[in-house]
Amino acid sequence: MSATIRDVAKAAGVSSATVSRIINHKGVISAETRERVLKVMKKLDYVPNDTARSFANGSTSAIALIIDVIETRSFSNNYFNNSVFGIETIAHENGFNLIITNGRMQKGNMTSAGKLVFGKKVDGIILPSSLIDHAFIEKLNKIQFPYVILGDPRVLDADNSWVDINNVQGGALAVRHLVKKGYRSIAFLSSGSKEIFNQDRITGYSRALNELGLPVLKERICQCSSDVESGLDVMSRMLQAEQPPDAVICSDFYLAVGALRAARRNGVPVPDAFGIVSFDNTPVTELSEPAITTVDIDTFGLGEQAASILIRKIEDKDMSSRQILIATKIVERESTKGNQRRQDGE
Amino acid sequence: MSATIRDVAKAAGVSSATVSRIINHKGVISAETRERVLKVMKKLDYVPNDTARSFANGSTSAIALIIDVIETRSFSNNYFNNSVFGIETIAHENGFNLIITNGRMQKGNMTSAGKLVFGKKVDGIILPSSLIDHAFIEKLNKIQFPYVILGDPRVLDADNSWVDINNVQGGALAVRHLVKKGYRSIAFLSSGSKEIFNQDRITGYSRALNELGLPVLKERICQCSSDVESGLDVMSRMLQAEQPPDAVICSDFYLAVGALRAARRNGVPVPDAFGIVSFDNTPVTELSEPAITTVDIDTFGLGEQAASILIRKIEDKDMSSRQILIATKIVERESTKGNQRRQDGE
DNA sequence: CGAATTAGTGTAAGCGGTTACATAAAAATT
DNA sequence: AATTTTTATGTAACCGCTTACACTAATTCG
Repeated sequence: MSATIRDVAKAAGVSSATVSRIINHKGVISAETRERVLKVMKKLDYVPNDTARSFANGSTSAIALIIDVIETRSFSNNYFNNSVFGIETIAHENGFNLIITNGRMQKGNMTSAGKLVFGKKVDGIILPSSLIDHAFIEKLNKIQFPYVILGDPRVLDADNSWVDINNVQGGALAVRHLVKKGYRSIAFLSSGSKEIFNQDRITGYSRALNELGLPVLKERICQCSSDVESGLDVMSRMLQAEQPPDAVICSDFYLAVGALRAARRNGVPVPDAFGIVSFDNTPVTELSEPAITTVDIDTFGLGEQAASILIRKIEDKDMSSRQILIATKIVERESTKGNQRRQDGE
Repeated sequence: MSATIRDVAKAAGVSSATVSRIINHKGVISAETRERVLKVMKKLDYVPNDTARSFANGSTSAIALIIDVIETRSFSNNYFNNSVFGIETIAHENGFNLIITNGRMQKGNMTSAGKLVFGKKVDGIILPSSLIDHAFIEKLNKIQFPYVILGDPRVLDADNSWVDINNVQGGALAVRHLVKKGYRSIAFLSSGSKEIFNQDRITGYSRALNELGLPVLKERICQCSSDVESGLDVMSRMLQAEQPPDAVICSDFYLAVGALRAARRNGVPVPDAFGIVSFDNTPVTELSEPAITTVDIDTFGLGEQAASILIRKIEDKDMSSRQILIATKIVERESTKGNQRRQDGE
């Protein structure tokens, strides 16, 4: 079918070793020979067979991203989106291919990740912390297989490489932004109590309040579920309390939309009397009225960092493990324009 | 390092051919031998080297999805998301790996797609119509390399396999839904004139109006750009005209949000006096007030179909090409609850 | 100027599977 | 009982590229 390295060698009157050296820029080759061989390669439309290459040198130039999707049909998450692109970008720049596989599915008795690793299809993997399986990780460690964890690695005891969003900093950032804007009594709507990212955000929230000399009140911190209804209900109740908060930080935009509606229904003007900050800078937050200030999470950067560490690890197996926390930043919109009441009142 | 097929063979006292047959369920093997070999495989933690396998039988069990991303950092598109999962699901079910690569980037002088194809890294590719390059397609055809086009293939003359959303049907569906709900004078905000999907939607829109005996008015069809401002401006102008429309179909949710704001600012109640349908059933449409009725596009199914055709083609190179148009459906929400004015007036 | 080094290229053995062909024993057929 | 067929397994070549080792010719060095 298509030309092989030996076809090229024969046509150029050299050995296949020479052609190989030219392809790989290895060894010393005279200028004339190189010229001649390159010309033949072009004429024969020669492209090295990557599989044969991988086979010969035992490395695949591919990494895998294991994704965690349970209900595939309804998945809509731009975390995924952007981290994939971050990973792909770095992989591409370094000549690596990116294989994507759903870690939840399994065919036969091995996980898809296991198949890729032990079947030597990839040189390294990026694994979401939600899919961590201790036995699997141990196997990886045993054969010194390069991997990077995406998200919080606290489920593991050993020292691993991971990349995560700095949710503590994010929580604190949201508080400081609100306080700067004149809000003083800040609630927190969390989308769940189990998730470490929610715990971290609350930690950051509490810490910042402390630092600013503001009280941390248990009744201001609410565990909701991730939907508009939940945010609406909880926020309504809070607003009707004797000492209503004058701002809220929401773990996601569903809660934020709920909180916004609650404020509207209770006749509390946003942002004049009530500030809202949402985590996760999705298009929705930009389109609501008022547009919602968000804590932006750089998932593209998350992917970039993960891929970058992984590839360095692949190229240097003895590299010590790296941990990266990616800082969040505030994207200021209308929902936190400032507490007019306070400013007027003072 | 890890065990090879010969290690297994030796330990089980058979030849590597026998082990291979057992792995691949080929040929006839006695029950005892199979038992014995399987036991040894387990004991030695043997996993066949997939690269070697690919190399030996000349097929990779991998397909590639070429994606079209120009400005990676800000990409946020759940078309992508869901079609990837659709593709991954089918690939996985059939034992294929999925490689993702950005077709816009290129390293050296070959596109990433070209590298995967001619470097024999994958057995087939899924290519978005936006990335079609005639020379490349011709090369694929020449070597009979399996591919499927995602999106409209009209840029090509030859007969190809492709999977697309039925936008003509979608446009018509939106019209019929609105008319059923009592709206009669329906505008169309398009997010661009060049895209075939926009042209198709307008075709479907016009066709349905004709069939229903309603006039197709040029001034009701507007080319906007894909943002809230544009939708707001254009819609405001229309609403202030002498004969304002009583409904609008928008090509995307930015325009829909714009149209909704225009209606609100012009004192036109939605849905009582004005109906809105948006293409693309994203979370935003659910969260606005009123929630927006959408034409739902099954991108997961799109991916499934593309992968499924591709894999069949890989397994049977002589398969004739297939074309699939995926029907859209209406997700009814509040923005089209019915034209009260008309209903009252009649 | 002879020895040591360097430049430039070839030879051939892998890498770990698959599989056509060969073979021997067992079963079926005549 | 002799012949044919089937069953179960082994032998070894091959897939296309890489690379250790070998070798010759040219260059540098003491």
